[in-house]
Parts: sequence; C-alpha cells; structure tokens
Amino acid sequence: MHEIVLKLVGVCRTAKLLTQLHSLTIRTGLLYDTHLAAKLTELYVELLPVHNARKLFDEIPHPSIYTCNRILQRFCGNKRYEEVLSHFSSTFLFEKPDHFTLLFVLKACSALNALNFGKTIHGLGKKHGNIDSNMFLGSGLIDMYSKCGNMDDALRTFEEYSKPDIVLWTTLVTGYEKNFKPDEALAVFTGMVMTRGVIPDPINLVTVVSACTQLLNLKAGKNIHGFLIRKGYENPLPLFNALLNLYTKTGSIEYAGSLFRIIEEKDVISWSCMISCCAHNGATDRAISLFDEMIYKGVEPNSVCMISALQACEASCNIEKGRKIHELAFQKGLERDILVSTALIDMYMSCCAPNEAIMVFDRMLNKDAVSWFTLLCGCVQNGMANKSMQIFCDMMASDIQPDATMMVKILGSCSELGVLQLTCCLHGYVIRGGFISNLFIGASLIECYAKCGSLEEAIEVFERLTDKDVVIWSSMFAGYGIHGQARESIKLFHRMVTDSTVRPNKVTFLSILAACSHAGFVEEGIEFFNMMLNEYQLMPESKHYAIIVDLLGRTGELEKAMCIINQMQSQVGPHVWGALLSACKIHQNAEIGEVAARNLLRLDPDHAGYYILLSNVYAVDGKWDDAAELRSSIKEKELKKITGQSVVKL
DNA sequence: TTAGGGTTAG
Repeated sequence: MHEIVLKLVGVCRTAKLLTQLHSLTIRTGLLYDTHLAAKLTELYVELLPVHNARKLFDEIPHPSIYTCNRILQRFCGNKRYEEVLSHFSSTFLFEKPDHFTLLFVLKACSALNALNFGKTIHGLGKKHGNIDSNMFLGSGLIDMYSKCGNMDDALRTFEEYSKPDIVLWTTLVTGYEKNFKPDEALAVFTGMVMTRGVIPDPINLVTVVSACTQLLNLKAGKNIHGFLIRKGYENPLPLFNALLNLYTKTGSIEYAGSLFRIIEEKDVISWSCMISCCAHNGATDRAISLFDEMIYKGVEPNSVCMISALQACEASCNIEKGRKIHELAFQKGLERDILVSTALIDMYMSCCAPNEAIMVFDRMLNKDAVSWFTLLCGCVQNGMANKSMQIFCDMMASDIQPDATMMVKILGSCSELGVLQLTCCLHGYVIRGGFISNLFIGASLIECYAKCGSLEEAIEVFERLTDKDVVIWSSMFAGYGIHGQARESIKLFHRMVTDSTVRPNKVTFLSILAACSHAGFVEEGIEFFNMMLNEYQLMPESKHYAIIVDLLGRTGELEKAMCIINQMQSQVGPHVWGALLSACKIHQNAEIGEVAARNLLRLDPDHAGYYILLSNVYAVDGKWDDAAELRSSIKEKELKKITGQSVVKL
C-alpha cells in the first residue's frame, strides 16, 4: 500500500488526484510517514492555491521538522517569501526550528528587506545552538544583514566566527560591494588573503572584480586576471564576464577583446559585455557586427544585449540597423521590457526620428520616470519645444515624479531650448518638489533663466540660495556674461572673493573671461587671465586661450595673440584658431589669417565655415584669385555651410 | 530526506 501511494504521488499532476491522495493517506495513517508527508507537502505548494496548501499541510498528523522545512523550501524556491514568514510564524510557535528552517526564513527576510524579523532569527539561532559551529547559518545571517543594508551588523556577525571559511568571507565582501562600499570590500578581501588557509576561489573573485569595477581600478582587476591564469581555474565564465565588464567600464577595449577571444563557451552575458564595450568606446560598427555574429551563432538575445546593440546604433546614427533590432525585439517579445523600449526611444530620438520614438512610447504599457524623461529630452534634442512642454505636463499628470538628477538634465535641455515658459513650469516644480536648496538644480536654474532671457529670475534664484558653492557663483557670472553685463559679473566676482570662502576654479575664470569678451572688456579680461595664472595658479585650457586670443584680436594685437598660442602647453583647439582668424578678417591680416585657417582646416577639413572665413580674409586683402580658388574647392568638395537659425517663441 | 557566496542593463 505504502509503495503504491508513493508511486501515485510521484506521478500526481492534478489538484484533484492530490486531494484524493491526501484523504487516503490521512485515513490510512500513512501520513505519519515522514518521507511521504514531505513529498505530499511539495505537491500542495506546487498544485494548490496558498490557503488550500496550508490547510492540507495543517492536517498532517505530527509533521516532522523535515516535513515542515520542505514547505518553507518550496515557498522559497517559488519566491513566495511572504508565505515563508507567515508559515514560519504559525508553525514554529511551538516547534523548535533547526538550522535548515532558519536558513529558509533568512532567505525570505533578505528578499523582503525584513530586518527586524531577521534579527529575531539571529536571536533564535543563538538560543537554540552554537552559531559558531554552523557556517551555513553564518552566511545566511551576513547575507540577510547585507541585503537589508545593515553592514555594521553584518560585520559584527562575521566577527562572531573564529574561523570563517571562504564562503563567509565572500558573503561579507559581496555585502560591501552590493552596498556600494567597494573600498571596504577590497579591505576585507585583503584581510582574507592575509589569513592562512583561506584561498580565493572563482566565486570570491567575481565579487572582488565587481568592487574593482566600481572603483574603476583597472590595475587591481588585471592582477586578479593574472592570478586566475596562474591558478588555471577551469572555465570560470562568470569571472570572465565580470572582468569583461571591468574592461568595458574602464574603456580598455583591447584587454576586453583579447579576453573575449579566449572564452570558449561564451554566454549571452559575455556577448552583451563585449557589445557594450564596443558601443561605448567608439567601435560602434564592431558592436553591431558582434550582435549579428551572436544571433548567427544561435545565442538567444536578452534585453540587456538588445539595449547594448541599440546604443551602438544610437551612437553611430544607424537607424536602419536600429529598426532591424527593433523588429527582432518585437518578435522576441522584448519590446514589452521597459528598458528595451526606453533604449528604442533613445535610439530613434538620436537618429532624428522623433515620430518613431513617440510611437514606441505610446505603445508602452508601463512607463516609468526614465522613459518619460528620455522622451522629453529627445523632443528637446529634436527642437520640438511645444511637444516637450506637453510631455512634461502629461508626465506630471501621470503622477510620475522626476528626481533631482533628472531635474538637472531636464533644466539643461530646457536651457538649450530657451523657452522661458517651460523654465517657469520647471521652477515651480522644483519648489513644490523640495529641490530648491539643491545646488546642482540651483546652478541649472540660474543658467536656464539666463539663457531664456530672464536675468532677473536668475538673480533671484541666486540670491535665495544660502550656501553658494563655486558652481553657483560661476553660473551667475556666466549669466551676467550672456546678457553683456560684464561690469556686474566682475563686481560679483569681488563679492565672492571677499564675502565667501569659495575659491574660484577654471570654470569660474572661463565664465568671467567669456563675460569680458562678450562685452568687449579687453583690459579686464587680460587682468583676469593673469590672475588665474599667477594668483590662483590654475593652468588655462584651450577654451581660456580662445577667449584671450579673441580679446587681443579685438585690439588688433595679432602678433601677441600668435605668440601666446605658440607658448600654449595644452592642445590648441579649433576655437583658438577660429578666434584668431576672425580677428585677422577684421584687421585685414591675410598672413596670420592664413596660418590660422590652415590649422583650422587641418583639425576639421570638411568645415565649410572655415573655408568661407579664409576666403573673406583673402577678399579684404584684395587676393581675389585665392578667394575664388577657395570658393570653388568648397563646391568641388560639396561642402555646405549650415545656416544659422533663430527661434522666436510667440 | 533539505543548506551558504558570483557576472550584464535605460
């Protein structure tokens, strides 16, 4: 009888048969058998709704601790963690839980972030036995504290163990790494390496490499790579993938490529890492061909990999390939993934196809803050001011709240657009959302108002900020500069130096110099340039030089400007030569103008504007043949100067 | 007749 029932349990797949078997075993007393009871318990969880499963379980006469654990284990396996806790609370009121029980419950506490419940389990463990003798319980406890974000208790638990094994060490390192404390993670790892008898294994090293990735510490990661080669671990794929990720994030495309080549059995993660590495490090065509190769080899793409491939299309403006990947994502049902849809919106927006992006967005069943934000920034990027305002209003109406980082980006987009009305809306939200004292947002608002033409509002935001940092001050100098008020900008600079402890940086001087240049304050500009060099010992960059060349150019001191350029230690950027060339045109100096223009065309040979500037220089100097020759070479090369445009918001 | 640590993402 017992054998027959056991066989029936083995083939039972329906709730009806299960209920019949249950009644039979109750009637015949077979449920006293622990093995049979455990098997039936598994089936209750698999085939019945929760309350029925619990009801039948409660009817088992005197279930053994093993049987009780089985139901917890099954709930855990099915990620039904709330049921683990509730079942534990009701069943183990009078039962004495064992180490297995506690482990399942701890797993549920970790998943549910139930710190207090977890602490009770820690207490129970201590009450019922010697914790130090059980490493399994130790790792469960450390894992639970880590996942609840409580690293102090995780460390205290770890210290309760006199001889922690490799898993215990790894759990602690992982805890720090996952809680974004990579320095502590590496410190614990160092402690582990110095402990006799504990040798890092591939799983342990995965976590350590992740910590290195957070720190962008390529050197430490490469040491680990060397160590694993020396140890000759067999195909540690997750470790290879973690290293690929480190090389990706540090832009080490060469290392990533050579590691990728030697991985024999690549999984979708290896491919995704390599595609992402190429997409983010300028090798977009290679990223796309890797994606094609992966599909050709029959590796099933997942959403992460689609996102990386879409980013490659976005970076290279390859809308055709982007559309093909979109089609594939649709076929695979991955378009439903909110991250994939957002990547599609990003791709279409960057490829100047806003309507296709909007179609993707409209089809999305669930939209989060990032998808709204991507759509909004994309519309701004494509010059669709009205649409972006409408999107902002729709987003607020949908109860989606942008966070501080997003507000900074939206404000940045808005300042590019220059629509005052949108800035006012965003300002209102900044106040209501409690972001007004956030310095990043403050600086963005100042810039935004200044660029939208309302210097008064910019000043008001500036004055209301009590703790102004160097970025806030610099934004205000730049704001005055945009409005041609260099005198005010300089006055404010002196106020900053005398009334605050803030020390100007390179950006501060760039703002002040730009203000001087805009208003034609030549002497003051040169004075600030010298102050930057001598008093604050800041090394000027190409942008600073461009302004100083522009200022000298205005007074016709072209030789002096040329001399400064020749003495530059940083690379001479196009703005510097451009400023010199413009000055040469005004002061009719074809000789220096030619030097400037030749350098500009070397930096960017397809820039039609530079040819036109040089031909103008020739023209004012009476060199009509040279001017004509240049104009015809523009035609030959089929270069077109992009026409300047202005927008007036009515 | 149950048990612990790991990789990719807007």
